[in-house]
Amino acid sequence: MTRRPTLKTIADRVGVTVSAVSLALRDDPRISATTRSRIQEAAEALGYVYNRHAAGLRRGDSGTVAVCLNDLSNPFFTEFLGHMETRFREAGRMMLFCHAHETPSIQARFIRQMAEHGAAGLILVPVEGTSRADLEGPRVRHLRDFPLVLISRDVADTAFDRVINDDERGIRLLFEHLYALGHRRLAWLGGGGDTSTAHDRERSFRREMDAAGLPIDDATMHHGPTSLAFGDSMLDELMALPTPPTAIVCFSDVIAFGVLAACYRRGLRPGIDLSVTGFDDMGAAAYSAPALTSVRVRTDLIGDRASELLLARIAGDRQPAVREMMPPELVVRETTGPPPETGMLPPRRRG
Amino acid sequence: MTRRPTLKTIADRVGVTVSAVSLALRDDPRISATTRSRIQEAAEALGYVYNRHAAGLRRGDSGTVAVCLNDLSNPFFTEFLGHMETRFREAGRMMLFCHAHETPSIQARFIRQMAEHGAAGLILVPVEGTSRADLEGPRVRHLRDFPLVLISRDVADTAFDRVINDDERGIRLLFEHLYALGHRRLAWLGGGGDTSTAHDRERSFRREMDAAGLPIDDATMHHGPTSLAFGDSMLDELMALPTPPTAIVCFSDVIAFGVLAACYRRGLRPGIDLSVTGFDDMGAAAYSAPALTSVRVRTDLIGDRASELLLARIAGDRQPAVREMMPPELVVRETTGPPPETGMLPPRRRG
DNA sequence: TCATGACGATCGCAAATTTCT
DNA sequence: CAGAAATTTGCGATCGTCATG
Repeated sequence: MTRRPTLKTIADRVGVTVSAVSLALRDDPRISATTRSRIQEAAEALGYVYNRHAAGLRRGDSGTVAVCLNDLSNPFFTEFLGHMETRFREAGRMMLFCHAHETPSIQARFIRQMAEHGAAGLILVPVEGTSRADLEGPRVRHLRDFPLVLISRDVADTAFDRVINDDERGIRLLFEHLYALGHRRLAWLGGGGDTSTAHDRERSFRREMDAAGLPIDDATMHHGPTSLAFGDSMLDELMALPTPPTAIVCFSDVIAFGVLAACYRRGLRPGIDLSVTGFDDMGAAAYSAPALTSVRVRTDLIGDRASELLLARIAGDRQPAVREMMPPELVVRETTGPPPETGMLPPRRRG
Repeated sequence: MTRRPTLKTIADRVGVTVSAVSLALRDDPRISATTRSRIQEAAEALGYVYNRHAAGLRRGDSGTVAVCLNDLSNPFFTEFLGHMETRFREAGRMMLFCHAHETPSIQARFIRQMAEHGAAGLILVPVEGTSRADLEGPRVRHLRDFPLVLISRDVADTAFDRVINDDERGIRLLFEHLYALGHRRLAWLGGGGDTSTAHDRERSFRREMDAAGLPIDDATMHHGPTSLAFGDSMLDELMALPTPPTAIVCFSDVIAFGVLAACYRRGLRPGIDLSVTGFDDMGAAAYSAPALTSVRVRTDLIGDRASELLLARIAGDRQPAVREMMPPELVVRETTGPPPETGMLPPRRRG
């Protein structure tokens, strides 16, 4: 059980001092090229592995950043993860990762632990219900002046950077598309829990309805978990209404996929008998049967920009906090079309 | 710009020594209850944050484990991530995460860096083409006696623990199901690149065909990326054959979903005009239109067991390496059914 | 003066050791 | 001399300072 070699091991072997080894391994010109290569060869031969704990202790920066997400089962969020991981890897930083499961206590613990680990910054999709106090209160004093960027979800009045999607615009694009097709009876299947995203999208939906002079029937407004099962389970209820909606606007693609599954079972043809829209435009949206009309949230832009902001903060940028909104794009596919002729809805069963 | 408080800061404030503070914060009984609480209050008041670099340097264990995956866009792999993250969080360990994008150089760099960061162990889905030398060669000497568990994919002859799915059994379950339904012309859409999973599943498929006395037509055997696009693009080609297959066996759910999308476009009814099977049984399989027949890979069991093994190794377990296979389960849904009557294939178009 | 590299202090914490009641 | 408390040492790397040819 030989211990891991250290700078001293190498130094003894080569016959120089520890600091010479330290410099040599970092290619410092103060060490001559010949001794440098002798040292580097010895390090290689000994199987030396750099110890960042020690270096970090001395230097202050451990070379990690922390990322905390909430819903790994939703591919939409793992898209963020992918983009950011790439950016941080390119910047030579490792990622401390946490899956908070929408649980405040997990998030709180992680915020403390990543600080203990010396993470240089944090990217956070705040768990639902996260308030300003959770990020700036006395229990998280270490976050003061700490590089922290919120993505995807906003937290009101906070003094941290935020990079989010322009949900209002997204909903407007969808509404205008459906309205132009002739839809007047629209249902809303909300999700996203108690987050800014949930509130912004629903509020925007209501506002668009109002602005268009369309009445909002509570029986067509629902909120539930952001899951396939929720979308799947709500279709029957909506179609059982005296005057069922001709279009269903879903909080997210995941919910919309659930609605499509239910449509299939009922023999309803999405885009013909009923229009369905998603939100996020995750990769799978182009391959549902039929392909889903959705709003593309630019996870790439958001992830890149958030990483960039964070790295700048880590590098010492002290600008006032920004709140940036990335513009989403409407992607029209096959699940939207003109409403069926009134009263002519043909609920064929498949077979 | 006041610096972060340290044990010394607290010690000075309370008027005790640094070691007293160290012990008190760890609730050591050697410090009297009263001073202990005085110290803890002072720590709280000062906003003290534990420094694991320093502690880790002294103790040897940094409290992290590393996880390296390859395909975040495939929800199947993020299922692993979720299970393991939970287990490690419960064990009080943070996760250093890497997305290797099937790129050996990224994986190699991560294997080094996580060691530099003092990760206590590593869970790895090896990138395609990873060989024994990549894990045990001279360039990765630090992996000798290092807690490392491979999941999902095997690496031949390696001396590390592995927890993988029993792919042979999975394919057999699918084949037997299709055979019993009456299918005799089966196509294979392979994926998974150059991994043990890819090889095992295809080999098993061929073996089942052979064992049943069914000829294997090269025109029905394909290999491509594990993507929706691949499945989507292959259907036309397969159906254009003189005698098209009556069933398509896909390497994974993702590919199968692509096939379903193409079926929809062609007006082919999965489960009636053509049978389609997936593999993995990710969450979305139950909600495709129609719902996908698949083989459930127990990501929960694999993830849990791998975490458990790793934690045991970290705790000092020196048992010989194990290779454990978790049994998958057939999940019959709607995309499989008896083959259509010969020659009676009705390629209706939707509309 | 310059190039090279030796020396010792230091980071924050924890464990071993010593000193004090 | 037992037990509590204070002191010292050292983890592994980095950095400023100093010495040598």
